Amino acid sequence: MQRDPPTGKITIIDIARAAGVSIKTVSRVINQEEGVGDETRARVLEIVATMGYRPNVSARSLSSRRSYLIGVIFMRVGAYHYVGEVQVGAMRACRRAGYHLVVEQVLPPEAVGGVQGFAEGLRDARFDGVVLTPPTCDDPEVLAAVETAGLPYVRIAPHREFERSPYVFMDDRKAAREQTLRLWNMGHRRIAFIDGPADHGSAARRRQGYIEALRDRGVEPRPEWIAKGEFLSLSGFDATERLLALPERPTAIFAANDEMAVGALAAAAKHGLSVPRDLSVVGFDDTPTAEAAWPRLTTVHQPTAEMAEAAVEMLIDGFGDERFRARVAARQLDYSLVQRDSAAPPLA
Amino acid sequence: MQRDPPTGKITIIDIARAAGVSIKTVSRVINQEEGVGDETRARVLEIVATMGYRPNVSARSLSSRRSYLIGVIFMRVGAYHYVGEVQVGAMRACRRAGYHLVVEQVLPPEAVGGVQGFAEGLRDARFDGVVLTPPTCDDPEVLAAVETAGLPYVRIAPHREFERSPYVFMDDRKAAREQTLRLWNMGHRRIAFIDGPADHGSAARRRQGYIEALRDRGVEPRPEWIAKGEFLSLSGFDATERLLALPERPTAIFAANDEMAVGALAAAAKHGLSVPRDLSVVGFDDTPTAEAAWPRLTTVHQPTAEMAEAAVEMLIDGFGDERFRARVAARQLDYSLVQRDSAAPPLA
DNA sequence: CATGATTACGACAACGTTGTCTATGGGTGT
DNA sequence: ACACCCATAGACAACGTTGTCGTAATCATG
Repeated sequence: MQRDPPTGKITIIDIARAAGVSIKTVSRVINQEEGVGDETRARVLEIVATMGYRPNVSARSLSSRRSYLIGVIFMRVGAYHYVGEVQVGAMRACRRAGYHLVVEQVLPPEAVGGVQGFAEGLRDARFDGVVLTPPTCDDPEVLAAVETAGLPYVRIAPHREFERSPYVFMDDRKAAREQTLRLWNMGHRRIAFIDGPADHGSAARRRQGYIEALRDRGVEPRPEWIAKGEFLSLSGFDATERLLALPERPTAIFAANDEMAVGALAAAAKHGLSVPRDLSVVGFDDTPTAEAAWPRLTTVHQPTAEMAEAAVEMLIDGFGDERFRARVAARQLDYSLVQRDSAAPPLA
Repeated sequence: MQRDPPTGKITIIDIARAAGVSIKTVSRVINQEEGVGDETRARVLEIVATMGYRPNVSARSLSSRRSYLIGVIFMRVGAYHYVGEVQVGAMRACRRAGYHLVVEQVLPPEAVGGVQGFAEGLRDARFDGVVLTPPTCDDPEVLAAVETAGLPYVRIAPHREFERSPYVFMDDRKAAREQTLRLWNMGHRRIAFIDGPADHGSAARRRQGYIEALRDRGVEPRPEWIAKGEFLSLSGFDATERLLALPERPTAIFAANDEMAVGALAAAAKHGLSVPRDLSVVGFDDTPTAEAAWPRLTTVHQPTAEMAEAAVEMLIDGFGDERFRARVAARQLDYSLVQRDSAAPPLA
């Protein structure tokens, strides 16, 4: 077909001509395949650099069946700081390896066409692989859709079926344990915990860590010190009200996430308690809220971006591998305790 | 080349065979071109549906030079709620039109390879168009890179050069004016404003609206009632301390964004002032922080997702158009006032 | 020095669409 | 009955890469 006049775009053919080799040889150099002499390789590379050649992704993927696209799947994209963090990390890894990042959303169950529309999107986007974030990483329908599409995937912080695919995670339990001990070591003996939603795996693990820490110190945590919460600030507020109404009032409150910790701060203010003088409050996650709160929250930093980065790395590394899914690998990342202004030793 | 045994994937050829037409006709149906009889079209469509055929994006884009990818460009992806909101809206529009969304980041000036790496990414991602978010939408280097790449683009809330491209925006000035009047109508007469960074266009427009509102009511705003801020909660805290130290203490504080409003809440608490009884505080943006704060912030909802959605729509609609950039269109979206718990009439 | 193995490279088809051009058939006007 | 036109549809090349396979040149081996 006679198409446009020369577009000006340089193709592999131009490079081949300039280097005096065949296009296949250029292709080999570009793709770092072997079977090219050192001298030839150097010459081609130089010409590629000076002419500023960049391979055409579409042609490439049509021929090789690789799209150089990685999908990140979220359930709710809006309003969560988490989404941005994940993308930062994922993009870092993508850029390093010459991939691009496509954001895909599974509409939540209540929306029309939820997983259905998602599955279609999966099919025509032709990802080389996808990263599943919570809670999509534990959704049976989503997993089924991804597996049906035959896509390699890595999950971030899954709660179940750890044998099902590679994943990355951090040790919530251990972090919560340390967070609790930090309060203990400041001198707190009446430490309460604000729990997360029942079905939320990381909430359960954090509670577990809290309980373990107290038991480690020879204290059996009292049931009334564990207040039910929903990961929302209002629920943190309510839980704190209940805790402060106890006959033996806690001197420190450990909320399972930062948002509830902010609610706890508000409740403390309402009761005329100054934080951290009269009451210590600590959170978990290290979201921007923790930094914006007043006083700034002492919390646990969850390496969200790094987890996403690791996930994408695992994915890309796995591409060479046949039977990717079979090789169930897991990579653990380190949390860190963040010391700010909302926790201090109790008044003597 | 002899490649894999039949992959099972259905191609346009299968559809053509099943429908008893040529592949070109199927192509025409898929792309909604004319020149196909109603009956033929219906038959093809049905077969496409029953066989679940989806065109191969790579082949398509190789041949047609359209990638069906839209890029959203951010400067900082992490930590900002804004990013997620933009993506929600952009994704909605993309999905409707069969496009996918690729996230791209211009590394901030301090990072190595900032715009450089971005420009390269632009070139090989082959977007059909991009959406620029603030502050990238006013960065001369970014604009140059996009224009050099010959990409159509739409800007979200630009501050300058409105003639340079299509854009979407909301009327910050008017919204701030209404927000101020809301306080006025509650009975407040000493209304202070916490300003944003000097170079931030929307901050300037919001300040303008505040000033206008007061003048409308015959009050010349006093310079000491406009406190410098940096859009961060700490700066809101500091600004509020200065405002509360004034001989004639304001009864209401309007912060140019929610984060600073949260800082203001903290300062109020420190001074033993109960919000909204002793002091009203209102914000701007309606970020999740506003809902999480205590008391929940009365603020102005910025339709971030909708703006992004509109931007993508404009982009896609413009594709048919030659001379896209020449047709500088602008689309305005409506804000809305959000009534929560942080503002009330002043004590008599 | 003949033989087989290895290395470096090229020719050519294939990936699955869309663009251009051409062919066919039925209706219309005269 | 004739030319003409429009609506419909197909043939075929082209998009820019990579996969497969072949081949010439080089090397080690007995």
